[in-house]
Amino acid sequence: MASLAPQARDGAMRPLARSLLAVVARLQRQSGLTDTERDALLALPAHMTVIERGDHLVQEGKATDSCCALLAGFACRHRSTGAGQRQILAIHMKGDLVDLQNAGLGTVDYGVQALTAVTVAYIPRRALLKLAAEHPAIAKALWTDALIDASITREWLMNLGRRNAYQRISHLLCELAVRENHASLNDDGNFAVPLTQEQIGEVTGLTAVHVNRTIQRMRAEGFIRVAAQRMSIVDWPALVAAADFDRAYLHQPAGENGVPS
Amino acid sequence: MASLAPQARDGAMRPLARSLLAVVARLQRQSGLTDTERDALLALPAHMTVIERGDHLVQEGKATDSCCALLAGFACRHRSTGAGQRQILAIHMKGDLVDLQNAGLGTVDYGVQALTAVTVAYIPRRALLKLAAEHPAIAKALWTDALIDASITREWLMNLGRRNAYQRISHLLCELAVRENHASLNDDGNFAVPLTQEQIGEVTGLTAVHVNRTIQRMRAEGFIRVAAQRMSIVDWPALVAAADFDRAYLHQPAGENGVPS
DNA sequence: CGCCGGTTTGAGTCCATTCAAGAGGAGTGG
DNA sequence: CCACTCCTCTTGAATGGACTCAAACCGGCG
Repeated sequence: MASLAPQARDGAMRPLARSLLAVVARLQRQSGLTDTERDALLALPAHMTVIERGDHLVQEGKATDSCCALLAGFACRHRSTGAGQRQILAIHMKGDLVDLQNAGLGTVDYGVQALTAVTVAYIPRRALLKLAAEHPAIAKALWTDALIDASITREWLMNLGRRNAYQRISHLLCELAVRENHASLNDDGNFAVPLTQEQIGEVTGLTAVHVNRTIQRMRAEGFIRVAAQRMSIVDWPALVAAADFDRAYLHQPAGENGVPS
Repeated sequence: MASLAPQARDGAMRPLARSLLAVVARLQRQSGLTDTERDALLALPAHMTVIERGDHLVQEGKATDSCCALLAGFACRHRSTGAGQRQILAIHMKGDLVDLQNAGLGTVDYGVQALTAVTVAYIPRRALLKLAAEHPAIAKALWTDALIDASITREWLMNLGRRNAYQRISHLLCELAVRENHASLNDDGNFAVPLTQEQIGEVTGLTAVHVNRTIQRMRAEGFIRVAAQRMSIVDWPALVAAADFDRAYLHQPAGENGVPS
Protein backbone atom coordinates (compact mmCIF):
# COMPACT_ATOMS: atom_id res chain seq x y z
CA MET A 1 0.00 0.00 0.00
CA ALA A 2 0.85 3.64 -0.45
CA SER A 3 4.12 3.61 -2.25
CA LEU A 4 6.28 6.64 -1.95
CA ALA A 5 7.70 6.72 -5.42
CA PRO A 6 6.14 4.05 -7.59
CA GLN A 7 8.30 4.71 -10.60
CA ALA A 8 8.41 8.41 -11.12
CA ARG A 9 6.81 8.12 -14.50
CA ASP A 10 6.32 11.76 -14.98
CA GLY A 11 4.40 13.22 -17.82
CA ALA A 12 2.81 15.89 -15.72
CA MET A 13 6.32 16.35 -14.40
CA ARG A 14 7.96 16.80 -17.79
CA PRO A 15 9.61 20.18 -17.46
CA LEU A 16 9.81 22.95 -19.98
CA ALA A 17 11.71 25.86 -18.44
CA ARG A 18 13.53 27.90 -21.02
CA SER A 19 15.32 30.51 -18.95
CA LEU A 20 17.29 30.95 -15.78
CA LEU A 21 14.33 32.70 -14.20
CA ALA A 22 13.98 30.19 -11.40
CA VAL A 23 17.61 30.62 -10.44
CA VAL A 24 17.47 34.37 -10.56
CA ALA A 25 14.31 34.36 -8.47
CA ARG A 26 16.08 32.31 -5.88
CA LEU A 27 19.12 34.58 -5.69
CA GLN A 28 16.77 37.55 -5.65
CA ARG A 29 14.94 36.19 -2.63
CA GLN A 30 18.16 35.40 -0.80
CA SER A 31 20.27 38.43 -1.57
CA GLY A 32 18.28 41.02 -3.46
CA LEU A 33 19.53 42.17 -6.83
CA THR A 34 19.20 45.27 -8.93
CA ASP A 35 17.57 45.11 -12.34
CA THR A 36 20.96 45.39 -13.99
CA GLU A 37 22.22 42.41 -12.07
CA ARG A 38 19.13 40.36 -12.82
CA ASP A 39 19.40 41.11 -16.49
CA ALA A 40 23.07 40.23 -16.48
CA LEU A 41 22.28 36.88 -14.89
CA LEU A 42 19.44 36.15 -17.27
CA ALA A 43 21.71 36.98 -20.18
CA LEU A 44 24.21 34.32 -19.15
CA PRO A 45 24.86 31.80 -21.87
CA ALA A 46 23.24 28.54 -20.85
CA HIS A 47 22.62 25.20 -22.43
CA MET A 48 19.27 23.71 -21.39
CA THR A 49 18.50 19.99 -21.45
CA VAL A 50 16.10 17.50 -20.03
CA ILE A 51 17.59 14.62 -18.10
CA GLU A 52 15.74 11.44 -17.26
CA ARG A 53 15.21 10.09 -13.78
CA GLY A 54 18.26 8.18 -12.61
CA ASP A 55 20.69 9.85 -14.97
CA HIS A 56 23.46 12.13 -13.82
CA LEU A 57 23.54 15.89 -14.19
CA VAL A 58 27.04 16.05 -12.82
CA GLN A 59 29.60 13.28 -12.71
CA GLU A 60 31.73 12.85 -9.61
CA GLY A 61 35.33 13.83 -10.06
CA LYS A 62 34.93 14.61 -13.74
CA ALA A 63 36.36 18.01 -14.58
CA THR A 64 33.90 20.27 -16.34
CA ASP A 65 34.00 23.84 -17.39
CA SER A 66 30.36 24.46 -16.69
CA CYS A 67 28.14 24.76 -13.72
CA CYS A 68 24.68 23.25 -13.48
CA ALA A 69 21.42 24.88 -12.45
CA LEU A 70 18.21 23.01 -11.80
CA LEU A 71 15.20 24.58 -13.50
CA ALA A 72 12.56 21.95 -12.81
CA GLY A 73 12.33 18.59 -11.09
CA PHE A 74 14.34 17.11 -8.25
CA ALA A 75 17.92 15.93 -7.99
CA CYS A 76 20.33 14.80 -5.32
CA ARG A 77 23.99 15.12 -4.57
CA HIS A 78 25.63 11.94 -3.48
CA ARG A 79 28.93 10.27 -2.89
CA SER A 80 29.95 6.72 -2.10
CA THR A 81 32.42 5.15 0.25
CA GLY A 82 35.16 2.89 -0.98
CA ALA A 83 32.94 -0.04 -0.08
CA GLY A 84 30.25 1.33 -2.37
CA GLN A 85 27.81 2.58 0.23
CA ARG A 86 26.05 5.61 -1.06
CA GLN A 87 25.24 8.68 0.97
CA ILE A 88 22.93 11.39 -0.32
CA LEU A 89 24.40 14.75 0.62
CA ALA A 90 21.69 17.15 -0.48
CA ILE A 91 18.38 17.32 -2.24
CA HIS A 92 17.85 19.92 -4.88
CA MET A 93 14.81 21.47 -6.41
CA LYS A 94 13.78 24.21 -8.83
CA GLY A 95 16.15 27.13 -8.79
CA ASP A 96 19.07 25.41 -7.05
CA LEU A 97 22.61 25.72 -8.25
CA VAL A 98 23.67 22.12 -7.82
CA ASP A 99 27.39 22.40 -8.27
CA LEU A 100 28.47 25.84 -7.25
CA GLN A 101 31.58 24.12 -5.97
CA ASN A 102 32.40 23.41 -9.56
CA ALA A 103 32.30 27.11 -10.35
CA GLY A 104 34.42 28.02 -7.37
CA LEU A 105 36.90 25.18 -7.13
CA GLY A 106 36.87 23.64 -10.59
CA THR A 107 36.07 20.16 -9.32
CA VAL A 108 33.20 18.43 -7.65
CA ASP A 109 33.75 15.62 -5.24
CA TYR A 110 30.18 14.40 -5.55
CA GLY A 111 27.80 13.33 -8.25
CA VAL A 112 24.38 14.80 -8.92
CA GLN A 113 21.63 12.47 -10.03
CA ALA A 114 18.11 13.17 -11.23
CA LEU A 115 15.46 11.96 -8.79
CA THR A 116 12.72 12.78 -11.26
CA ALA A 117 12.98 13.93 -14.84
CA VAL A 118 14.60 17.35 -14.65
CA THR A 119 15.37 20.37 -16.76
CA VAL A 120 18.80 21.77 -16.22
CA ALA A 121 20.89 24.61 -17.53
CA TYR A 122 24.64 24.34 -17.93
CA ILE A 123 26.35 27.67 -17.52
CA PRO A 124 29.96 28.10 -18.62
CA ARG A 125 32.06 28.48 -15.53
CA ARG A 126 34.04 31.34 -17.03
CA ALA A 127 30.97 33.37 -17.82
CA LEU A 128 29.74 33.02 -14.27
CA LEU A 129 33.09 33.96 -12.75
CA LYS A 130 33.39 36.92 -15.08
CA LEU A 131 29.98 38.14 -14.02
CA ALA A 132 30.90 37.71 -10.37
CA ALA A 133 34.09 39.67 -10.86
CA GLU A 134 32.21 42.50 -12.57
CA HIS A 135 29.29 42.66 -10.17
CA PRO A 136 30.23 42.45 -6.50
CA ALA A 137 26.57 41.95 -5.64
CA ILE A 138 26.42 38.85 -7.80
CA ALA A 139 29.59 37.54 -6.21
CA LYS A 140 28.00 38.12 -2.85
CA ALA A 141 24.80 36.41 -3.94
CA LEU A 142 26.70 33.32 -5.05
CA TRP A 143 28.67 33.33 -1.85
CA THR A 144 25.46 33.62 0.14
CA ASP A 145 24.01 30.72 -1.76
CA ALA A 146 27.03 28.60 -0.89
CA LEU A 147 26.69 29.60 2.76
CA ILE A 148 23.05 28.58 2.89
CA ASP A 149 23.89 25.34 1.19
CA ALA A 150 26.52 24.72 3.85
CA SER A 151 24.09 25.57 6.61
CA ILE A 152 21.70 22.91 5.35
CA THR A 153 24.51 20.38 5.21
CA ARG A 154 25.35 21.16 8.82
CA GLU A 155 21.78 20.55 9.87
CA TRP A 156 21.91 17.20 8.12
CA LEU A 157 25.03 16.48 10.09
CA MET A 158 23.11 17.19 13.30
CA ASN A 159 20.40 14.95 12.02
CA LEU A 160 22.71 11.99 11.48
CA GLY A 161 24.78 12.59 14.55
CA ARG A 162 22.18 13.21 17.19
CA ARG A 163 18.75 12.03 16.16
CA ASN A 164 17.13 8.63 15.92
CA ALA A 165 15.44 7.12 12.89
CA TYR A 166 12.04 8.60 13.61
CA GLN A 167 13.42 12.08 14.07
CA ARG A 168 15.73 11.90 11.09
CA ILE A 169 12.96 10.97 8.72
CA SER A 170 10.47 13.46 10.05
CA HIS A 171 13.12 16.16 9.95
CA LEU A 172 13.73 15.39 6.30
CA LEU A 173 10.02 15.60 5.58
CA CYS A 174 9.72 18.94 7.36
CA GLU A 175 12.61 20.31 5.36
CA LEU A 176 11.15 19.17 2.07
CA ALA A 177 7.78 20.65 2.93
CA VAL A 178 9.21 24.02 3.87
CA ARG A 179 11.62 24.25 0.97
CA GLU A 180 9.04 23.27 -1.58
CA ASN A 181 6.68 25.77 -0.11
CA HIS A 182 9.34 28.44 -0.42
CA ALA A 183 9.99 27.51 -4.03
CA SER A 184 6.24 27.64 -4.66
CA LEU A 185 6.11 23.98 -5.53
CA ASN A 186 3.41 22.60 -3.30
CA ASP A 187 -0.30 22.77 -3.75
CA ASP A 188 -3.07 22.30 -1.23
CA GLY A 189 -1.05 20.89 1.60
CA ASN A 190 0.58 18.26 -0.49
CA PHE A 191 4.24 18.18 -1.21
CA ALA A 192 6.41 15.93 -3.29
CA VAL A 193 8.68 13.35 -1.71
CA PRO A 194 10.62 12.42 -4.80
CA LEU A 195 12.51 9.65 -3.02
CA THR A 196 12.13 5.93 -2.72
CA GLN A 197 12.38 4.50 0.77
CA GLU A 198 15.78 3.20 -0.23
CA GLN A 199 16.82 6.76 -1.04
CA ILE A 200 15.37 8.11 2.18
CA GLY A 201 17.68 5.62 3.80
CA GLU A 202 20.58 7.00 1.83
CA VAL A 203 19.76 10.46 3.11
CA THR A 204 19.29 9.48 6.72
CA GLY A 205 21.94 6.81 7.08
CA LEU A 206 19.39 4.06 7.62
CA THR A 207 18.46 0.90 5.75
CA ALA A 208 15.40 0.82 3.54
CA VAL A 209 13.83 -1.78 5.81
CA HIS A 210 14.10 0.40 8.83
CA VAL A 211 12.86 3.44 6.92
CA ASN A 212 9.82 1.45 5.93
CA ARG A 213 8.98 0.42 9.46
CA THR A 214 9.50 3.92 10.75
CA ILE A 215 7.30 5.55 8.13
CA GLN A 216 4.62 3.02 8.86
CA ARG A 217 4.75 4.08 12.48
CA MET A 218 4.41 7.72 11.46
CA ARG A 219 1.38 6.87 9.38
CA ALA A 220 -0.14 4.76 12.11
CA GLU A 221 0.29 7.55 14.61
CA GLY A 222 -1.53 9.88 12.25
CA PHE A 223 1.29 12.36 11.62
CA ILE A 224 1.40 12.03 7.88
CA ARG A 225 -0.61 10.72 4.99
CA VAL A 226 1.05 9.20 1.99
CA ALA A 227 -0.06 9.01 -1.62
CA ALA A 228 1.97 8.10 -4.65
CA GLN A 229 5.09 10.28 -4.57
CA ARG A 230 3.33 12.90 -2.51
CA MET A 231 2.71 13.33 1.12
CA SER A 232 0.66 15.52 3.35
CA ILE A 233 1.37 16.35 6.91
CA VAL A 234 -1.63 15.97 9.13
CA ASP A 235 -0.33 17.52 12.31
CA TRP A 236 2.40 19.98 11.41
CA PRO A 237 3.19 21.28 14.91
CA ALA A 238 3.42 17.77 16.25
CA LEU A 239 5.72 16.64 13.47
CA VAL A 240 7.91 19.70 13.90
CA ALA A 241 8.17 18.97 17.59
CA ALA A 242 8.94 15.31 17.05
CA ALA A 243 11.57 16.15 14.45
CA ASP A 244 13.16 18.90 16.53
CA PHE A 245 12.80 20.98 13.37
CA ASP A 246 13.72 24.66 13.38
CA ARG A 247 13.62 26.24 9.97
CA ALA A 248 16.17 28.91 10.87
CA TYR A 249 18.94 26.92 9.23
CA LEU A 250 17.27 27.29 5.84
CA HIS A 251 17.86 31.04 6.02
CA GLN A 252 14.75 31.85 4.12
CA PRO A 253 13.94 35.53 4.25
CA ALA A 254 11.15 36.35 6.64
CA GLY A 255 7.65 36.59 5.26
CA GLU A 256 6.28 33.13 5.02
CA ASN A 257 5.44 31.74 8.36
CA GLY A 258 4.44 28.54 9.99
CA VAL A 259 2.79 25.64 8.34
CA PRO A 260 3.73 25.01 4.76
CA SER A 261 0.42 23.46 3.90
CA MET B 1 46.53 5.21 31.05
CA ALA B 2 47.29 7.47 28.15
CA SER B 3 44.73 10.19 28.37
CA LEU B 4 43.90 12.08 25.26
CA ALA B 5 43.42 15.49 26.76
CA PRO B 6 44.31 15.54 30.43
CA GLN B 7 43.21 19.11 31.04
CA ALA B 8 44.66 21.21 28.31
CA ARG B 9 46.53 23.38 30.72
CA ASP B 10 48.57 25.10 28.16
CA GLY B 11 51.55 27.19 28.94
CA ALA B 12 53.54 26.07 25.96
CA MET B 13 50.30 26.52 24.09
CA ARG B 14 49.73 30.12 25.10
CA PRO B 15 49.45 31.92 21.79
CA LEU B 16 50.84 35.26 20.82
CA ALA B 17 49.92 35.97 17.21
CA ARG B 18 49.62 39.67 16.52
CA SER B 19 48.57 39.77 12.90
CA LEU B 20 46.28 38.13 10.40
CA LEU B 21 49.28 36.47 8.78
CA ALA B 22 48.01 32.96 9.41
CA VAL B 23 44.70 33.74 7.75
CA VAL B 24 46.29 35.40 4.78
CA ALA B 25 48.67 32.49 4.37
CA ARG B 26 45.72 30.15 4.27
CA LEU B 27 43.85 32.16 1.65
CA GLN B 28 47.05 32.50 -0.30
CA ARG B 29 47.51 28.75 -0.39
CA GLN B 30 43.94 28.15 -1.44
CA SER B 31 43.38 30.90 -3.94
CA GLY B 32 46.56 32.81 -4.63
CA LEU B 33 46.62 36.53 -4.02
CA THR B 34 48.57 39.46 -5.36
CA ASP B 35 50.72 41.55 -3.06
CA THR B 36 48.14 44.31 -3.14
CA GLU B 37 45.44 41.94 -2.00
CA ARG B 38 47.59 40.48 0.73
CA ASP B 39 48.45 43.90 2.02
CA ALA B 40 44.82 44.92 1.94
CA LEU B 41 43.89 41.87 4.00
CA LEU B 42 46.69 42.41 6.48
CA ALA B 43 45.59 46.01 6.86
CA LEU B 44 42.11 44.99 7.95
CA PRO B 45 41.17 46.36 11.32
CA ALA B 46 41.14 43.50 13.78
CA HIS B 47 40.76 43.11 17.48
CA MET B 48 42.96 40.34 18.88
CA THR B 49 42.25 38.47 22.10
CA VAL B 50 43.14 35.33 23.92
CA ILE B 51 40.28 33.07 24.91
CA GLU B 52 40.54 30.30 27.45
CA ARG B 53 39.73 26.66 26.81
CA GLY B 54 36.01 26.05 27.07
CA ASP B 55 34.97 29.65 26.45
CA HIS B 56 33.12 30.73 23.37
CA LEU B 57 34.57 32.69 20.48
CA VAL B 58 31.19 33.00 18.85
CA GLN B 59 27.81 32.71 20.48
CA GLU B 60 25.05 30.81 18.71
CA GLY B 61 22.30 32.99 17.35
CA LYS B 62 23.76 36.16 18.78
CA ALA B 63 23.95 38.88 16.15
CA THR B 64 27.40 40.34 15.79
CA ASP B 65 28.94 42.78 13.39
CA SER B 66 32.26 41.07 13.33
CA CYS B 67 33.74 37.91 11.99
CA CYS B 68 36.20 35.75 13.86
CA ALA B 69 39.52 34.37 12.66
CA LEU B 70 41.55 31.80 14.54
CA LEU B 71 45.22 32.71 14.84
CA ALA B 72 46.41 29.99 17.19
CA GLY B 73 44.98 27.05 19.06
CA PHE B 74 41.99 24.84 18.30
CA ALA B 75 38.28 25.50 18.34
CA CYS B 76 35.09 23.76 17.31
CA ARG B 77 31.76 24.70 15.84
CA HIS B 78 28.85 23.05 17.51
CA ARG B 79 25.11 23.11 17.85
CA SER B 80 22.66 21.31 20.10
CA THR B 81 19.32 19.64 19.57
CA GLY B 82 16.26 20.73 21.48
CA ALA B 83 16.94 17.89 23.88
CA GLY B 84 20.37 19.32 24.56
CA GLN B 85 22.48 16.80 22.69
CA ARG B 86 25.51 18.49 21.29
CA GLN B 87 26.98 17.84 17.88
CA ILE B 88 30.37 19.19 16.86
CA LEU B 89 30.12 20.43 13.28
CA ALA B 90 33.70 21.35 12.51
CA ILE B 91 37.13 21.58 14.04
CA HIS B 92 39.18 24.67 13.44
CA MET B 93 42.84 25.42 13.64
CA LYS B 94 45.34 28.16 12.94
CA GLY B 95 44.32 30.33 10.03
CA ASP B 96 40.67 29.28 9.85
CA LEU B 97 37.86 31.74 9.48
CA VAL B 98 35.45 30.24 11.95
CA ASP B 99 32.29 32.15 11.17
CA LEU B 100 32.42 33.23 7.58
CA GLN B 101 28.70 32.65 7.61
CA ASN B 102 28.49 35.59 9.93
CA ALA B 103 30.16 37.79 7.36
CA GLY B 104 27.95 36.57 4.56
CA LEU B 105 24.58 36.10 6.20
CA GLY B 106 24.80 38.24 9.31
CA THR B 107 23.89 35.39 11.64
CA VAL B 108 25.44 32.18 12.79
CA ASP B 109 23.35 29.19 13.69
CA TYR B 110 26.14 27.56 15.62
CA GLY B 111 28.47 28.38 18.46
CA VAL B 112 32.24 28.26 18.37
CA GLN B 113 34.06 27.09 21.44
CA ALA B 114 37.74 27.04 22.29
CA LEU B 115 39.14 23.50 22.55
CA THR B 116 42.44 24.83 23.81
CA ALA B 117 43.44 28.34 24.72
CA VAL B 118 43.25 30.28 21.48
CA THR B 119 44.19 33.62 19.98
CA VAL B 120 41.51 35.09 17.79
CA ALA B 121 41.01 38.20 15.72
CA TYR B 122 37.63 39.83 15.35
CA ILE B 123 37.29 41.60 12.03
CA PRO B 124 34.45 44.07 11.48
CA ARG B 125 32.04 42.50 9.05
CA ARG B 126 31.69 45.72 7.08
CA ALA B 127 35.39 46.09 6.53
CA LEU B 128 35.59 42.56 5.19
CA LEU B 129 32.62 43.01 2.88
CA LYS B 130 33.98 46.30 1.65
CA LEU B 131 37.27 44.67 0.82
CA ALA B 132 35.50 41.85 -0.97
CA ALA B 133 33.49 44.32 -3.01
CA GLU B 134 36.63 46.20 -3.98
CA HIS B 135 38.78 43.21 -4.76
CA PRO B 136 37.06 40.49 -6.77
CA ALA B 137 39.96 38.15 -6.03
CA ILE B 138 39.39 38.54 -2.30
CA ALA B 139 35.69 37.87 -2.77
CA LYS B 140 36.61 34.77 -4.69
CA ALA B 141 39.06 33.69 -2.02
CA LEU B 142 36.42 34.00 0.69
CA TRP B 143 33.95 32.14 -1.46
CA THR B 144 36.51 29.42 -2.08
CA ASP B 145 37.10 29.14 1.63
CA ALA B 146 33.39 28.69 2.23
CA LEU B 147 33.28 26.00 -0.45
CA ILE B 148 36.12 24.06 1.09
CA ASP B 149 34.50 24.37 4.47
CA ALA B 150 31.32 22.93 2.97
CA SER B 151 33.22 20.13 1.33
CA ILE B 152 34.62 19.08 4.68
CA THR B 153 31.17 19.16 6.22
CA ARG B 154 29.92 16.88 3.47
CA GLU B 155 32.67 14.40 4.18
CA TRP B 156 31.66 14.43 7.82
CA LEU B 157 28.14 13.69 6.68
CA MET B 158 29.45 10.66 4.80
CA ASN B 159 31.30 9.68 7.91
CA LEU B 160 28.22 9.71 10.11
CA GLY B 161 25.91 8.27 7.53
CA ARG B 162 27.92 5.39 6.18
CA ARG B 163 30.76 4.42 8.44
CA ASN B 164 30.98 2.51 11.69
CA ALA B 165 32.58 3.69 14.89
CA TYR B 166 36.04 2.43 14.05
CA GLN B 167 36.03 4.09 10.66
CA ARG B 168 34.54 7.33 11.91
CA ILE B 169 37.18 7.81 14.53
CA SER B 170 40.09 6.84 12.34
CA HIS B 171 38.76 9.11 9.61
CA LEU B 172 38.70 11.99 12.05
CA LEU B 173 42.26 11.25 13.08
CA CYS B 174 43.43 11.12 9.48
CA GLU B 175 41.80 14.46 8.79
CA LEU B 176 43.39 16.10 11.80
CA ALA B 177 46.79 14.74 10.86
CA VAL B 178 46.60 15.98 7.30
CA ARG B 179 45.15 19.37 8.14
CA GLU B 180 47.65 20.03 10.88
CA ASN B 181 50.40 19.02 8.55
CA HIS B 182 49.10 21.44 5.97
CA ALA B 183 48.95 24.23 8.52
CA SER B 184 52.51 23.37 9.57
CA LEU B 185 51.41 22.45 13.04
CA ASN B 186 52.81 18.99 13.54
CA ASP B 187 56.30 18.00 14.49
CA ASP B 188 58.08 14.70 14.14
CA GLY B 189 55.10 12.55 13.30
CA ASN B 190 53.09 13.74 16.23
CA PHE B 191 49.92 15.68 15.87
CA ALA B 192 47.57 17.26 18.35
CA VAL B 193 44.22 15.72 19.11
CA PRO B 194 42.78 18.58 21.10
CA LEU B 195 39.65 16.65 21.98
CA THR B 196 38.51 14.63 24.95
CA GLN B 197 36.96 11.27 24.20
CA GLU B 198 33.63 12.83 25.04
CA GLN B 199 34.24 15.43 22.35
CA ILE B 200 35.36 12.83 19.84
CA GLY B 201 31.97 11.31 20.51
CA GLU B 202 30.32 14.63 19.80
CA VAL B 203 32.10 14.77 16.47
CA THR B 204 31.36 11.22 15.44
CA GLY B 205 27.89 10.78 16.85
CA LEU B 206 29.01 8.16 19.36
CA THR B 207 29.03 7.93 23.12
CA ALA B 208 32.21 8.55 25.07
CA VAL B 209 32.14 5.00 26.31
CA HIS B 210 32.11 3.56 22.85
CA VAL B 211 34.78 5.96 21.67
CA ASN B 212 36.95 4.76 24.50
CA ARG B 213 36.55 1.11 23.64
CA THR B 214 37.15 1.77 19.97
CA ILE B 215 40.31 3.78 20.53
CA GLN B 216 41.59 1.07 22.80
CA ARG B 217 41.09 -1.38 19.98
CA MET B 218 43.01 0.88 17.61
CA ARG B 219 45.85 1.05 20.09
CA ALA B 220 45.81 -2.65 20.69
CA GLU B 221 45.96 -3.32 16.97
CA GLY B 222 48.99 -1.08 16.74
CA PHE B 223 47.55 1.55 14.44
CA ILE B 224 48.14 4.52 16.67
CA ARG B 225 50.07 5.56 19.70
CA VAL B 226 48.66 7.97 22.21
CA ALA B 227 50.38 10.42 24.52
CA ALA B 228 48.84 13.27 26.42
CA GLN B 229 46.89 15.33 23.91
CA ARG B 230 49.04 14.11 21.07
CA MET B 231 48.94 11.09 18.92
CA SER B 232 51.12 9.44 16.40
CA ILE B 233 50.04 7.16 13.65
CA VAL B 234 52.11 4.04 13.45
CA ASP B 235 50.84 2.63 10.21
CA TRP B 236 49.53 5.47 8.07
CA PRO B 237 48.56 3.50 4.96
CA ALA B 238 46.71 0.95 7.06
CA LEU B 239 44.82 3.61 8.95
CA VAL B 240 43.93 5.43 5.75
CA ALA B 241 42.61 2.21 4.30
CA ALA B 242 40.63 1.35 7.42
CA ALA B 243 39.15 4.85 7.55
CA ASP B 244 38.33 4.96 3.85
CA PHE B 245 40.13 8.28 3.92
CA ASP B 246 40.71 10.22 0.73
CA ARG B 247 42.13 13.67 1.26
CA ALA B 248 40.68 15.05 -1.95
CA TYR B 249 37.78 16.60 -0.05
CA LEU B 250 40.17 18.87 1.83
CA HIS B 251 41.04 20.58 -1.45
CA GLN B 252 44.57 21.29 -0.43
CA PRO B 253 46.66 22.47 -3.32
CA ALA B 254 48.98 19.81 -4.63
CA GLY B 255 52.51 19.70 -3.33
CA GLU B 256 52.46 17.86 -0.06
CA ASN B 257 51.96 14.21 -0.54
CA GLY B 258 51.28 11.11 1.41
CA VAL B 259 52.05 10.56 5.01
CA PRO B 260 51.73 13.57 7.25
CA SER B 261 54.28 12.33 9.72
C1' DC C 1 1.39 -13.08 -18.14
C1' DG C 2 5.75 -12.67 -16.28
C1' DC C 3 9.16 -9.37 -15.01
C1' DC C 4 10.81 -5.46 -12.42
C1' DG C 5 11.30 -1.89 -9.04
C1' DG C 6 9.63 -0.75 -4.87
C1' DT C 7 7.28 -1.83 -0.52
C1' DT C 8 6.14 -4.90 3.24
C1' DT C 9 6.86 -8.48 6.81
C1' DG C 10 9.39 -11.77 9.89
C1' DA C 11 13.15 -13.60 12.63
C1' DG C 12 17.69 -13.43 14.35
C1' DT C 13 21.91 -10.77 15.24
C1' DC C 14 25.02 -7.16 16.52
C1' DC C 15 26.89 -2.64 17.13
C1' DA C 16 26.41 0.88 20.00
C1' DT C 17 23.93 2.64 24.09
C1' DT C 18 22.75 3.00 28.91
C1' DC C 19 23.63 2.74 33.58
C1' DA C 20 26.84 2.28 37.03
C1' DA C 21 31.04 2.31 39.32
C1' DG C 22 36.03 2.65 39.80
C1' DA C 23 40.66 4.55 38.84
C1' DG C 24 44.10 8.07 37.80
C1' DG C 25 46.05 12.64 37.21
C1' DA C 26 45.91 17.66 38.03
C1' DG C 27 44.86 21.44 40.46
C1' DT C 28 43.14 23.55 45.11
C1' DG C 29 42.75 24.65 49.79
C1' DG C 30 43.71 23.89 54.53
C1' DC D 1 52.04 18.02 52.27
C1' DC D 2 47.83 15.74 52.41
C1' DA D 3 42.94 15.57 51.73
C1' DC D 4 39.60 16.75 48.46
C1' DT D 5 37.48 17.61 44.16
C1' DC D 6 36.98 17.68 39.39
C1' DC D 7 37.62 15.91 34.97
C1' DT D 8 38.68 12.29 32.07
C1' DC D 9 39.48 7.74 31.10
C1' DT D 10 38.35 2.89 31.95
C1' DT D 11 35.66 -1.32 32.73
C1' DG D 12 31.46 -4.36 33.24
C1' DA D 13 26.84 -5.96 32.37
C1' DA D 14 22.43 -5.48 30.41
C1' DT D 15 19.53 -3.43 26.94
C1' DG D 16 17.88 -2.00 22.57
C1' DG D 17 17.69 0.32 18.05
C1' DA D 18 18.94 -0.59 13.71
C1' DC D 19 20.86 -4.11 10.61
C1' DT D 20 20.94 -8.48 7.92
C1' DC D 21 19.01 -11.98 5.41
C1' DA D 22 15.17 -13.66 3.22
C1' DA D 23 10.84 -14.04 1.27
C1' DA D 24 6.39 -12.28 -0.13
C1' DC D 25 3.51 -8.74 -2.08
C1' DC D 26 2.00 -5.22 -5.29
C1' DG D 27 1.21 -2.31 -9.29
C1' DG D 28 2.82 -1.04 -13.74
C1' DC D 29 4.76 -2.26 -18.00
C1' DG D 30 6.42 -4.78 -22.00
